[in-house]
Amino acid sequence: MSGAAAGAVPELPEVETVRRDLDREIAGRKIKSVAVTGARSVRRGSKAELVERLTGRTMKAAKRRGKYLVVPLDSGEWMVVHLRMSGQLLKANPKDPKPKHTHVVITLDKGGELRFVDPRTFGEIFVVPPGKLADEAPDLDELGWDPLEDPVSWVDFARLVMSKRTALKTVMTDQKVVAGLGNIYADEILHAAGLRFDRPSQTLTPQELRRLFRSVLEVLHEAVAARGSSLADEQYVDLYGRTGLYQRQHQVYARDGKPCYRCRSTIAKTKFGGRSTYFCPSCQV
DNA sequence: ACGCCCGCCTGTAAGC
DNA sequence: TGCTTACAGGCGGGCG
Repeated sequence: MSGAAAGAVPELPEVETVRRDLDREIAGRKIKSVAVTGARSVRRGSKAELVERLTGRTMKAAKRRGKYLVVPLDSGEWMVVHLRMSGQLLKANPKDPKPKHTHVVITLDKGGELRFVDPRTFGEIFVVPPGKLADEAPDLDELGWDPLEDPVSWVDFARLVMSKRTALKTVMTDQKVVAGLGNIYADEILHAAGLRFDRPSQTLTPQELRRLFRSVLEVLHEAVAARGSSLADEQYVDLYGRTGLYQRQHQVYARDGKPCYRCRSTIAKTKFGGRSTYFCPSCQV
């Protein structure tokens, strides 16, 4: 049964929500100073180097690629943030008490600061020249289709899915195929499409591929509109510390033992690839 | 080259 | 009650 506090991890809708907040707050703002206190949040290059390359720079409009936040700087370089499992990017007043696990603080020149808070320290911040992405950030460089940013036809998407020889959920969470999906939205999208997590990708019919494509866009657009999902632990919050609302619309995630809204069968929970997977055994085939 | 699994982390909660 | 164990999961690295 469900009930245990599940970890709500930032996926595309959550990162997009933070991006929109961030864009409003920092576009055109100048970085006055940077303090790096956490041991692991800055891993690509030295902490001193990060501080030097950020200090005095003006930030441009915030972008997003998959689950990566990208803030172009007036130096031409990019500041990149990945929240991974438990990272939070928060806008705060320097006077406010700093939460535990605050690893990086970026002070802005006309008041306010950005805080990178991350209990489990999987997240990271780095600066990269866009020309050196392939060498210094291949993970970011090799991202696949971003469903909100890249106009792609369902036929192109179908070709991509059919090129992989593995289970559908593995394909959907492969960042080189679809950028931005994680455990929660993969399960929600597969339920919306009426497809099981373990369907071999190459067995999908054109009709199923088209339905899957539509489900990706539909679920993600609705989740962004609801400002993402926050679960019991409220690990995910936006730039202002507010929770999202999309968890109220979850059809399968953390709903094991409860009736499927579509067919009233009992939602099942299983382990797949070492991760929890929720699905309806009746209406997903 | 591709598919698959482990380890990294901390907070929370279930189990003994 | 207090300790131990399991679980949460993105992604790089290593293996077959």
